[in-house]
Amino acid sequence: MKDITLKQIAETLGISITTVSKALKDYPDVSSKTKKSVLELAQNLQYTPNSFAVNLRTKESKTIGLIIPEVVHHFFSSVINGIIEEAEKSGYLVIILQSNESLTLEKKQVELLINKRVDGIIMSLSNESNDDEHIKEICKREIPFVLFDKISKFINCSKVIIDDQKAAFNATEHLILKGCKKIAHIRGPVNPQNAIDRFLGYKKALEKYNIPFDYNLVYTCKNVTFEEGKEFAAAILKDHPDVDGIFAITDLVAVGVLAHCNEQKIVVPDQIKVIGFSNWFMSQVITPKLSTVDQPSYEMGVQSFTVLLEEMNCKKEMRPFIPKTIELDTQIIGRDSTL
Amino acid sequence: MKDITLKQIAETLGISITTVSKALKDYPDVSSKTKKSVLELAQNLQYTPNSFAVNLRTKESKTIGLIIPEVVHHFFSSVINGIIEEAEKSGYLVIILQSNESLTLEKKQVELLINKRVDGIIMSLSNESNDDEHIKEICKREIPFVLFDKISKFINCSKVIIDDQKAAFNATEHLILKGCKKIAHIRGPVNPQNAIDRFLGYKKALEKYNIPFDYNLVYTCKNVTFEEGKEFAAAILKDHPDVDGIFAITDLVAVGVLAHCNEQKIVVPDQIKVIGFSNWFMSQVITPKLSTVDQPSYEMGVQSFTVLLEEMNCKKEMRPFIPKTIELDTQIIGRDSTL
DNA sequence: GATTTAAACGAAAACGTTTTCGATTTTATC
DNA sequence: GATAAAATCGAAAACGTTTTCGTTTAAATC
Repeated sequence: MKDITLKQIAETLGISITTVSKALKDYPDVSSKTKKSVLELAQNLQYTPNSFAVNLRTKESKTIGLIIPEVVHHFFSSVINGIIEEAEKSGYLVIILQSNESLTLEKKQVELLINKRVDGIIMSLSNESNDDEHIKEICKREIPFVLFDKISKFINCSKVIIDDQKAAFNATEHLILKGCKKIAHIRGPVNPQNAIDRFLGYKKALEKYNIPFDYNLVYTCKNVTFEEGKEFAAAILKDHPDVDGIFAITDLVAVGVLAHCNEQKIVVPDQIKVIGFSNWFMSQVITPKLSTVDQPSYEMGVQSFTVLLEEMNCKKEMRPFIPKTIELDTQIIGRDSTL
Repeated sequence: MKDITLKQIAETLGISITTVSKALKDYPDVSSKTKKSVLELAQNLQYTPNSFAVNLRTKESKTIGLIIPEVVHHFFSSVINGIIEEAEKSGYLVIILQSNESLTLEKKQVELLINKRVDGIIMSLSNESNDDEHIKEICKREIPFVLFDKISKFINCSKVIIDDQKAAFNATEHLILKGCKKIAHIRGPVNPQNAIDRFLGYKKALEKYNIPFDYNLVYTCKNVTFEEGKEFAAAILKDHPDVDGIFAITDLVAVGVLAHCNEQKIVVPDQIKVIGFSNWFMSQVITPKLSTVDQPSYEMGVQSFTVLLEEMNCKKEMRPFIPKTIELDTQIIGRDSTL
């Protein structure tokens, strides 16, 4: 049960390897007669080119790498979905690695992909990362590279993002328009750009509506978990009983807030209104249904690969490539938690 | 900015490529002196072997393929997590493809992976698949192969599963012990083995407790969605108002049931008790908290790769490999919905 | 029929590594 | 110092493909 090679086809047909190769790739300098016989035999023997040899010869593997903080997140698995499906359309396969929000691990994964010689890398930064050595290495080696969602402004590469500041502004404004006078914000970790931007959006909305900004109303997550949502909800309600609105960095955290309110028989949205971020599936299943900001995760994956493909094609044809930033639209989804 | 090769190291050091290669792989027939100088230079130049060439020469790529119905599922993304992390420990990378529950697509993905010459394949069958041509092809080519969760009994390969029948039996028994007298079952599609087994487990539990089995109380999902859960809940309550327990094939469906009950002001667990399957994160967040069967998804991923690795190592050393089936334990998680 | 042009094919190098096996050098033994 | 043994090295083939460029054959032109 050995693999069929060009050599075997050539020998049985009494022609050279070269001609067989050319026939299969439809070169113009092969007669239609030999083309036909080669094609037929290849079909019968179920010939498929040895991809290892093709890779070595062409110096590309039609494989890209994807590094994300964690697979087990509705947002990221949706992005993965988009990337995989879009990549497949162009014949690319996707290797997935996780950083587990650790800079050390992220560095290791980047190294792995570089050594694997993938044709391109798509990445969402861990909470700890900025423009570190390993990122510089990708750029130095001129490996096509796209960042999405969790990016760093200091890296000069293509990016696929949403306008987190605007989206957070809208979310906060939504609370205000629904009548909230004192709004707390459960923000994400200090380093990631999107946590910063969402915080800024929150602040700006308050400003616009002349609501005084109070730093004591800002609570900072470490791990952005359900449990943190519950804890911070408890803290907020204890420290500031008159808070009537909460904007949480993420639906998961917001769901934690709702869970705490449920337990404490605090009625949402009557006593306090809650809005999350991302529009996870969960948010429309929970009671009360959670208002949120819809983030086009699948589309983000599709766009990320599309831009990466552009860059890969440019590199291949030695054309220059100018990094581009794609900004996708978000949308406020008003549900029961802010009614 | 060209890549460093063995040749360049050999030339600058005035020795042969052979010796450089051997030095880097710590062969015994290289003097420690030359070993040191080679190692040093390689370090300085940041030499990394060209994986394309290594693949071609060694006929392996240290890459495995994974085909699952859909990435965007808590269960599957957890399995992915386990596989990726376990694989990485042994230096393997993972290419992920989706079948979207389509047999046609699944066939295409298998073909893709075979042509890519991955070292092994892990797979969870789509709802439409059995022991079809494409699966036979994997076996014929003697590609190391592991099935998990959604398997077919007719395929002779390693498998990582849970005892679905027993788990479903336990779930149904749990309802009975909590006082349910008339239990409906929302089952999965007809073809997949695990849907069949869970149905059988449900039936057996009824039998044991002398509850008459009524086929009218069995509702069959097509897509196993939240919406189907809602629809079937409505149907059950309409057709059989005296049903006091529902065992759903999956937490997602069970959550749909709960949603319908919430809307109709039907009190769970007082009027009707509900149990799901899988122990998704969501189930402990919803109100009322959902009772369910804990399925060790991460562990399933770990075990799947471990078995695959064994088979890959056997093949490499020309040792025979006997497929094994690993059965992981499940556990009933009693929560508010069956209190 | 000689010459030019076009069509069809193939030799060979290249991609970078691994490994076998023979050659050379060094060390040990008497 | 001759011989044997051990240590060290390198030539070369192999993995299977792609592509350049030269060669051969067939057709076209005068």
